[in-house]
Amino acid sequence: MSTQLNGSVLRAFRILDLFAAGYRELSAGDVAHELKVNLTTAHRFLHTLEHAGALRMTARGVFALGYVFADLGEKLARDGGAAPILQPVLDDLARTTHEACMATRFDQGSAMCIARSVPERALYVDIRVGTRLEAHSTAHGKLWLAFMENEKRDTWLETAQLQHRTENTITGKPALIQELDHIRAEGFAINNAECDNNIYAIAVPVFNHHGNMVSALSSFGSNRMIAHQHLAGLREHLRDAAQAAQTALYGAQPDERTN
Amino acid sequence: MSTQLNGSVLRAFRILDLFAAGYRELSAGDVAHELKVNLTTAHRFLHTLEHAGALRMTARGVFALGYVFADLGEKLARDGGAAPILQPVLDDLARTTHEACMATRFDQGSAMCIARSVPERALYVDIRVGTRLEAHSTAHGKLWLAFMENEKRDTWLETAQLQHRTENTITGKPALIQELDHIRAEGFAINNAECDNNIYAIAVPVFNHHGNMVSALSSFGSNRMIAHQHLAGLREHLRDAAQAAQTALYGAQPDERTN
DNA sequence: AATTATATTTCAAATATAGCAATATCAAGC
DNA sequence: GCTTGATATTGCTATATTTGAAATATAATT
Repeated sequence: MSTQLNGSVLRAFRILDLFAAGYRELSAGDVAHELKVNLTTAHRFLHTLEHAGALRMTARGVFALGYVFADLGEKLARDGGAAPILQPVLDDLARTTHEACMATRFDQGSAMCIARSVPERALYVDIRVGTRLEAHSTAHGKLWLAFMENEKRDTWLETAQLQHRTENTITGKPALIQELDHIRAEGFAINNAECDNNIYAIAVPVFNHHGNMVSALSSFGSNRMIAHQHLAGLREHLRDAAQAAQTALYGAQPDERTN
Repeated sequence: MSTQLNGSVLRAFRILDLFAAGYRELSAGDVAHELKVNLTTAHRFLHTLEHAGALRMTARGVFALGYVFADLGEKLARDGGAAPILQPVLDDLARTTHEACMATRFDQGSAMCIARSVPERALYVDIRVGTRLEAHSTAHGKLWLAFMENEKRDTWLETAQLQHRTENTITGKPALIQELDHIRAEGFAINNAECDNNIYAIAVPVFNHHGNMVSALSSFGSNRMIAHQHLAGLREHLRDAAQAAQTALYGAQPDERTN
């Protein structure tokens, strides 16, 4: 069996997830209703979270997100692993391509934006750090699935809900598997309005020196992107950026002979 | 007895607090040592937090902050961040001191007003939310510089232009550094007509429970403020307000009883 | 390849938690 | 100001969950 998880902690985070999902304030009644838990339990969790500093009480029995999350969020932004290292690479990419771009990592079954850069012009698709990109309907998501170990991918596929987003969304598992094989063979993924009718994207993987995928970079934008000429150019710029990212993260190819 | 609190949830947040306190990565061993809990328990909590999305595993048994906090932090900022929480504190302060006051955060190299309150009387210095206060010539600015990590301050100093504003403006870097040391030692900053010939201010820091400065509060106004008697009184009121702000933002000081 | 150091899992005992039912507290309406 | 209804909070105990020592697996180092 795997590591036994603590139910109480999981329950607490399901409450916090309600805030992430849109609630600004919650009462015990709301929590009990949303999470189908006993009212007393909901009450006690809210108070526990307040005691821990995660929530603050705005009125008798009414709770809102606590200010710790501003601290932790900032902490994450400051030393959030690869993000600060990838930032200059993205800035370069945005400057040369004049398209918005971002980097993701795979987290909890979907790709998550860890850094991004936007072009000079005013009109661009605004994606923020922390945004999640669905696995089956986005360039990043498909790319991660394509380069994932087979076993992990199979586990994901078993429980996956391939929700319909647009008429281009791949909603069949065999079709998705075929697409993933294709992506792996080509080395890049395209989102052809599969998640949103006006958004297109092309994404490439970043590998470490052992060949494991550690991040993904993409350019994304509206219709005009998909002109074949432009797309081919983007792909080349992305490849260069991925190479630059690898170097920035891990240094030059290991020809090291130090000790 | 009061509401029964869930120990597991509290314990989980003590782990997250370690990150807020400065750790960038933690293993089960670290947690067991820092929090004086059983190694197995530490292990299970870390994995539970990972499952909840609060942490991510960067290597076998090594955990870092997860990207949920980007979500939650942004959510908090979008709902107004600290400003609505600080507002009542400022309103109180304005009422008791009969002076205008404001709160700032540090953003892009200068202090930015995020909330303010004005006294009853009609004559006051009108500063609006969003106004930027130069770092070297204002009480808020100097306070932020004084409590900044040395490295960050040095970076700022390298490129800083200490523009002359009034005959009191500190325009020399050595002099500014000396002033900042003094401010840090005293715990408050004074603007003695350094930015505008008729404006004086006194500012104090607001800290989180880990001693990081998260905001600043000030009283400001025209000449009459600087009468020594008055200034000393203001300082005390500001100290009280800063304490109230900390409590409003983060709750009462955690008085954990470990076993 | 052997050794050391961690990470992870197992299992029975102990404890902390869930939820019912009772009570306190607040907010409207009379 | 008093009553009423709704919601927040607490007491109590069976029982599901968690705990932690020891065993085992896995990775890192010599």
